[in-house]
Amino acid sequence: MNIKDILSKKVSAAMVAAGLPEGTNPALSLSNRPQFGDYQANGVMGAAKKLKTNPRELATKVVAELDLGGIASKIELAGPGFINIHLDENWLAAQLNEVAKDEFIGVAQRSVNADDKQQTVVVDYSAPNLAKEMHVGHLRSTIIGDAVVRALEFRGDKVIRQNHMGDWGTQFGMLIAHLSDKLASDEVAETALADLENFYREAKVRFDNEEGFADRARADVVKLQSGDETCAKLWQQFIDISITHSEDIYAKLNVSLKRSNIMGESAYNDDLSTVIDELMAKEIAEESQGAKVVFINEMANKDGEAPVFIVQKSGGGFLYATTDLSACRYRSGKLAANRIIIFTDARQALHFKQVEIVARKAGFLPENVGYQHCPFGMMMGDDGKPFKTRTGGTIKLAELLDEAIVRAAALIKEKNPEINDADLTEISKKVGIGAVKFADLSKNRTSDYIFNWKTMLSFEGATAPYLQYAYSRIQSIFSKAGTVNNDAVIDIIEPQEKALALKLLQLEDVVDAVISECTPNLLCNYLYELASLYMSFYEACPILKEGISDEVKSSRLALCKVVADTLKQGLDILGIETMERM
RNA sequence: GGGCGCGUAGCUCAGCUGGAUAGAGUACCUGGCUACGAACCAGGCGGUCGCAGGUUCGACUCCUGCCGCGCCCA
Repeated sequence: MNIKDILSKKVSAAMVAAGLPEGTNPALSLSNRPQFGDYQANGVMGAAKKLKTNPRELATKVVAELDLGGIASKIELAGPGFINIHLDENWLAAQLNEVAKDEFIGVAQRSVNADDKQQTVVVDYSAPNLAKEMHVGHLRSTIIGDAVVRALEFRGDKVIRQNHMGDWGTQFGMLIAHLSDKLASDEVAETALADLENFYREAKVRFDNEEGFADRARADVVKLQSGDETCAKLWQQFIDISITHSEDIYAKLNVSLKRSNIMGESAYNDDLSTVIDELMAKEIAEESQGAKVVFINEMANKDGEAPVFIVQKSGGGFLYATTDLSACRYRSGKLAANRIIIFTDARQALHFKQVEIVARKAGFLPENVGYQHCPFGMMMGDDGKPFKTRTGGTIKLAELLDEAIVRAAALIKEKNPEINDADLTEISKKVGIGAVKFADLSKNRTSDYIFNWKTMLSFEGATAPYLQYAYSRIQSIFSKAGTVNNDAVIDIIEPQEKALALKLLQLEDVVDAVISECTPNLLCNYLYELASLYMSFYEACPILKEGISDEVKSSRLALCKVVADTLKQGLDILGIETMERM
């Protein structure tokens, strides 16, 4: 169900009938003012410009050919050539009654057999560095990626999650050397690694100050990479425990990543030399000062100098570049991806651009496989500088989430002093975590953004609790109403009902936008607008009060049901939970 | 030095492929609970869209040049 699609096709047909070339963009959009109808088609003006004809006359012809019988109640020509479409309320109601019966609330499902083909989409997100604990900087990749993943799945695509964790590199030498000593003095790995941040700091201090430790650490890296069993075992212990830390965060955040989605950097080890061999054999890479490099001519500057992309260091070591190239091949080959999406911060934009160019040239990424790096900005403090604690440390994600839950609990207790502990625990978790996620997901900027405890943990205005509250209010009505008539027919009488219906029928359009541009903030905006329209409806259109006829009552209850389903489903895509009472 | 991104209300941010009078939230002010849950609703205040040109019937949106900030590669 996509109103915009339906109208676009109709207007396109009318444009062709009026003599415009096939494929002219009808430029359909939502009207921004009630007097301009519900949707407007602005394409005639652009087309008239190209043909050097009078836009108004052309629009008159298009309107004459435009057949919206049964769909629109009024079509108006305005200004230089705007075509304003007022939708028929009966048509809207009929569509909504269909949607009400659909388990996907009107969102068409892609599948292998459908015209709208299912795609296999590999999504690379979260990817924390296992050497340390997850901090606030990992929030964006994790939750934005997860929201896009769920949106893709809701639309019917096949998604393969890939958690490209940082589980390899020189720092692990220092960590396993330190771990080895801890275990030798009878400490249990779980205890030693209970606080990863501490552990890392201790190891770093030894590395910088302790005689001989740095050499040991470097030696351990070499041993680890050459397959030494003792080192490998220590490394595995470290990795396993660190992963458990991440899993705790994922569970708390309601993020769908599982251990089976982990495909860390180390997983590509065995393939790296092959990647280099192939690049050399295809004469894409060449030797330069002992290293293997690719000169990227596609990105040459005005003087014809191509940037250098190093794929193997002069000492023989591999880099992120090598791993990412290997990942391209694995994902398009073994995983059979039609599309690859990677969520990392914006600082890596150039890197991934170069990876794509090289991977395409090497055939690791066939032309028909999409490769989309989705960047986002860093988290900054109030001073506009990278976000740190007072002592200059990073803020642990776990601590932020706990703080959110504590604040939510205080608020809930204040609003509802009688609440029992079990409910309080559950609700404060959903509200607190939801607030943090929504605050972040609702922002679209690829540039940096200001982190602020107050706004992030706010429970008023355009926040997750507002949406959760709308949902709970509806549930409250249902429980008061008693039995709900499932065959009830929705009628549109009041303007608030029409506004709600129109909004509800835009879900597929919004989900598609989220999927194609990887921008969950569009869904956040949509859900906020939906909830807001519901709140207005709630004030203006009584349901259970005296004097409301059975027909109106059951119609409004049915409307409430679609709103509730849409809110729940939409929030679920964002990984935000709803509740009956709050 | 080269490249990428950003500058919109006091603050935090929307603004879809160029469209009609630039929108929300927050803060501030005014109303609304003998209750379908006030974590709410209705209304008000608040903008030279960084600056200057250009293209266009029409520019926050596209182009050019500055200014400021951030990042990446040297």
